[in-house]
Amino acid sequence: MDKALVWFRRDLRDYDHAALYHALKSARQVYCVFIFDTDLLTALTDKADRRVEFIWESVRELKSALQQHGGELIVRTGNPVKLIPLLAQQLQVEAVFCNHDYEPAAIQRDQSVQQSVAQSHIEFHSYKDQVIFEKNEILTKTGTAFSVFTPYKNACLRTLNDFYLKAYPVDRYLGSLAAHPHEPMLDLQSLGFEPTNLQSLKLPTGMSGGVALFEDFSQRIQRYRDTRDFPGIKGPSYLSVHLRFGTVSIRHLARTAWNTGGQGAETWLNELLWRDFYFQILHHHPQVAAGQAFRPEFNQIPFPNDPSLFAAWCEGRTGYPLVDAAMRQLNQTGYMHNRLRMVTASFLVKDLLIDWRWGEQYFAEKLIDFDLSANNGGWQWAASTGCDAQPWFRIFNPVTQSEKFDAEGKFIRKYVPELSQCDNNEIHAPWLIPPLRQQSLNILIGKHYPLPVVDHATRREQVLALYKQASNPDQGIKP
DNA sequence: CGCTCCTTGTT
DNA sequence: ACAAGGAGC
Repeated sequence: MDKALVWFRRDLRDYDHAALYHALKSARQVYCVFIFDTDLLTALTDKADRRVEFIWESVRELKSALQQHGGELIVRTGNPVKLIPLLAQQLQVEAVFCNHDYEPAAIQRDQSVQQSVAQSHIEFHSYKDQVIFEKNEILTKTGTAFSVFTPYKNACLRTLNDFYLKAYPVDRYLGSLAAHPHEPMLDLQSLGFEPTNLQSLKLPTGMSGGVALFEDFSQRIQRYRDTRDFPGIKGPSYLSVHLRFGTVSIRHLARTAWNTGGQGAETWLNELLWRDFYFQILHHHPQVAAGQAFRPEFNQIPFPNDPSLFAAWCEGRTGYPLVDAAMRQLNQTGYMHNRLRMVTASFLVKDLLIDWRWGEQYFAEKLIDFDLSANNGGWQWAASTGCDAQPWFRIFNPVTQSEKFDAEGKFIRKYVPELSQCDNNEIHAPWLIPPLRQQSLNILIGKHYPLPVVDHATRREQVLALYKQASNPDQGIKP
């Protein structure tokens, strides 16, 4: 064909890109577009949003990269369901190319665009790009979807080969980018947003940021298994936000892990497969995105949902230092260490007895790497309502987790500086510090730092009763 | 059908 | 030792 349009969404890079590759191979002139979706932007009430800034920076870099190759990234603001068909007509393209998006709202949006362009006899092509395996590529021997991770992972590892991890050689065909008058990049303020503290967070954006972080992580990947669980040390890859916006290629990451081998790289590849797993769960069980528990018997748990306890959790003032440090990290940076996502989620549901959906929503608002499928999967795992979730009677002890994973209080001291003078054996449960010692430390618990908002042992019994009732309602309460 | 196994634990 | 129950073969 003569002309095609590539619609970028959560795939903000110019290499190893399925849709861009197929467009370049199919058409002599390939236009590129990114739309800032005003429906999504207006839904964000806080106009200092790190995600918007991350996207904006990454779009800017992509635009510049495409320009250097003789093309252009057309950037527009509005409703893509209207703008993509309009632009496709104006440019007189024969096809629109994009990559699959698996979220229900995005699926609907893409169907609308496809139907709309079809009326002008414009083709619509979409490709797998953001996952290693999708939809029905990995099924059980009887042809059903997996719902337990380990057998799913084993099936993935049996299937995985060079074909699935091969990069799309986009660079060979970049000569087919269409020349288009260069347009200046619109600024963040014109979108109605203002800069955040993103610059100060040392979180590099765009393709170059993704490459830089991955190069750094490659030096540490062998130690990943042994370091990943400790929020006070640099164990993780910090690539989640780049996977979210496609400023890295999942095939590149998985291929590197696959070729590196060893326990560190294998553990990390497992994490990448967890990400695929939850995309796959969402595909087969879209009701989980509509507030439904994966296990329907847990849909009606009567959580007390105390708003003041929820506020204490959100603001990092529960009186449990590790929980508070984690929530403050989330609020201040938009990131939270994976171990702490489990600790804070367990604490919200099983200590504060608040519906996991409240926590899911809060994380959705705050996490810069927020992804519907993984966030929902993680919350349902922690709340024991999900597929392959932790058993409902398994309840994290926030003090034990603190002693185990932040033994020296390094992470706590960073985000809860009130407690920085405490000894290592005091910092995990400061309400136990004797009054005289509190005075000499100049930290009065209950004044300078909150007393625990709940008693773990008491709440543990309460939540066990709540779940026992839900999991076996016929038994009722013992006489 | 029976068998094995199931991310991250607590008391 | 404890705490269920089911997925997958």
